[in-house]
Amino acid sequence: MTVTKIKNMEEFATVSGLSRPTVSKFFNDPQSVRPSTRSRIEEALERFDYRPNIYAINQNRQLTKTIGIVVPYLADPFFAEIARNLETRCIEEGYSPSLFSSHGRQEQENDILETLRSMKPAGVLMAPLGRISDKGLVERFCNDVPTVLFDSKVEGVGHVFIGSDNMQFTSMMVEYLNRTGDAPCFFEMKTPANPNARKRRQAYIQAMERLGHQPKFVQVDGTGWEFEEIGHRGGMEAISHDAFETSTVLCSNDRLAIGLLAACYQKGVRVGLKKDCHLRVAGHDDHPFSKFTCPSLTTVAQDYSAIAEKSVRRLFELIAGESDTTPSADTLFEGKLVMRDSA
Amino acid sequence: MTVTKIKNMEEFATVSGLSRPTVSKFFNDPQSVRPSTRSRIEEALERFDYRPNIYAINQNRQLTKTIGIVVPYLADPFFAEIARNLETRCIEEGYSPSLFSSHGRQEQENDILETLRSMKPAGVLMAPLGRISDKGLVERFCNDVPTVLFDSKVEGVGHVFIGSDNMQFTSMMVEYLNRTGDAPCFFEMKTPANPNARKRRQAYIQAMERLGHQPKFVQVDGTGWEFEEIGHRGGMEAISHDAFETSTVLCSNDRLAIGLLAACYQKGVRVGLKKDCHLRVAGHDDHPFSKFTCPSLTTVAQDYSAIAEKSVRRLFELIAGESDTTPSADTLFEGKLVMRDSA
DNA sequence: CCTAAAAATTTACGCGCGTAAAAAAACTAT
DNA sequence: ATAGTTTTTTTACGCGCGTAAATTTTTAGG
Repeated sequence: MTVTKIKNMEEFATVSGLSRPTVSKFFNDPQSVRPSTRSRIEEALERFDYRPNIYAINQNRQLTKTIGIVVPYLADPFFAEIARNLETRCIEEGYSPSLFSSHGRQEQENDILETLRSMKPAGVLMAPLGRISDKGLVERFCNDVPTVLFDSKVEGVGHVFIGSDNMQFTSMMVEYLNRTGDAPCFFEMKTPANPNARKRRQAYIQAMERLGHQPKFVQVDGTGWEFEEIGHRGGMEAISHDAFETSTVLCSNDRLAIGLLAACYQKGVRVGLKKDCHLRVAGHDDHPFSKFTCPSLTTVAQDYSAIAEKSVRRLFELIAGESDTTPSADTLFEGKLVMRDSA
Repeated sequence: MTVTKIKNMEEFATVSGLSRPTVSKFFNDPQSVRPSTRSRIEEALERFDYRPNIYAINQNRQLTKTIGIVVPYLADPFFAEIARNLETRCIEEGYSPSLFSSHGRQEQENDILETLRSMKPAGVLMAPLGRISDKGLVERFCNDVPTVLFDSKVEGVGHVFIGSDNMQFTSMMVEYLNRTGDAPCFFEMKTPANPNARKRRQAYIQAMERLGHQPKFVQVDGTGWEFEEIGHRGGMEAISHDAFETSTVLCSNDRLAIGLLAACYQKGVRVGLKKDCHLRVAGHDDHPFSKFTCPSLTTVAQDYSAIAEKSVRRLFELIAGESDTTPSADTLFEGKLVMRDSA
């Protein structure tokens, strides 16, 4: 390390014995300069740790190297996990991810979109709040900025959507549960925040009718994203009032199931497949913690990795072929049955 | 909304009937212009939704309005929760938070610090990886950028640290457990990532000796941040080998405890205070999911909110009195005993 | 060694805004 | 109305870099 401090690209070009435009070219694409030139710059880069001023760079670009990542609720490990996947893949592609969480609030989501606009990102990967999203605003955003929506589909909004095939998820689980025991009743929030929840409800009804059973629901009040709390409260009440009409419960998602399992434990309701158990419980998503519930939770696994990979890939396609604003078919991934001890 | 699209401050100044320097002044501090002028700008702002180009602004500022937030592992809801707190408070103060996760990897943490340098943030709130942090690099960063370290203390690094009083946490819990039953053995990772873990170990030893008991350990192999997995595996082995020498186990943190409780359940070891239970289990942190374990987890609660508030407050003090690089005493918050069903 | 192609240099302009200095205009209080 | 103060305008420069065009240098190929 030398004492000389490099202030700008001009100075750095001087100490590396090159001209500024050449150095500029190098930073935009190291492959665009001759190998000998490249190594001279890289040597200088080690002697003086210069980095171009990102603000000056972005000011003179129409297309930033930033990718916005927006999730509805980061305290949910599911989104934290998928955000990590997305981040990693963006970095691999040479972009700088910028992570935002709406924290379950529309106002926050709107602010994030406005902030993102002023960041002029190359593209955005967004899991919208869903039901409580400002549809018009999200729609306009998708039209102005290359955006891939994932996880929750806001009907009629956006050009590219990557998510899970909720019909398949729920059908598979209902059939599995029906084959191995009682047909399930459905445990869910009355007014779910997430649109996936409504698809799962529909899929449950269809699957039950297909199997010749009457769909049965236990619906819990509550708003927001603290699903464990809601599932727990709802579970306690349901058990007290003996509201589960069958010995099998399918939860709309794993976080509700985690709450329900806690309630069962506290109420002394034995859950699982063993002889002395009164209830089977299953979920959706394969939440990171589902492996550690008591009993461990049988669920349908979302393919985090595939969703992340596909989302990033589609985004870069969107960015590349800029004129391609024609809505493409949604990409839906199938889930895998994860059989554990709870059902 | 008018059809006219404002491209820059010059145009916006024109449509609001003012000069560019005045408008510029307004955006830096709305209070610095005459009320009549202010309202003219605000009116124009509604007719044309212009926003100054952040890149051009930051290029000409030595001091950005950005606050960097760095956490070691965002998939841990504890950090997600505290990040949310920090974000909110920064926004309230008129700053733009920018969130980063090291994902448990030193390389990533180093990259983040380098990225942050080039962002010229007003300040940084950072929970370092701890043991595996690049001490020298973090130290240098803290010297160059106003930085408040929180959660994990890297010895000798940084000027301001906000965290929890691990001695108090563990002492309190050991005394409680000893008072209400057997003295606990300590369940932990052999080589913990987090420096808090080592403080807790020391505190455990001291507390046990003070009470006239022999400290006893169950140490689990494993690296990384997947504590539930590690706790589960370690728990399974410990139970198989009958390694718990007492009927009470104090876990170094709640996530390990979650894994251990799952292991106990699977092995048929009854946990809790009831007559038929063989084991008591307690943790540290009051992790967001600890309320929903089976049985619910007795633990020591970190004061998320206080840590977040104090961290942000100290950071702004650092930013204000810029010359104040003298290390100040650490701020440590006490924990509260949260008595649930597991111990 | 010569020629054509590729790469680097020189020169120059622009991006959108911060900001300083001097002049003009708008207020405030007497 | 006048002087004094505050605010706004005018003018102008600079930030660090992208980028285009014309020129020179280097490289590859025969």
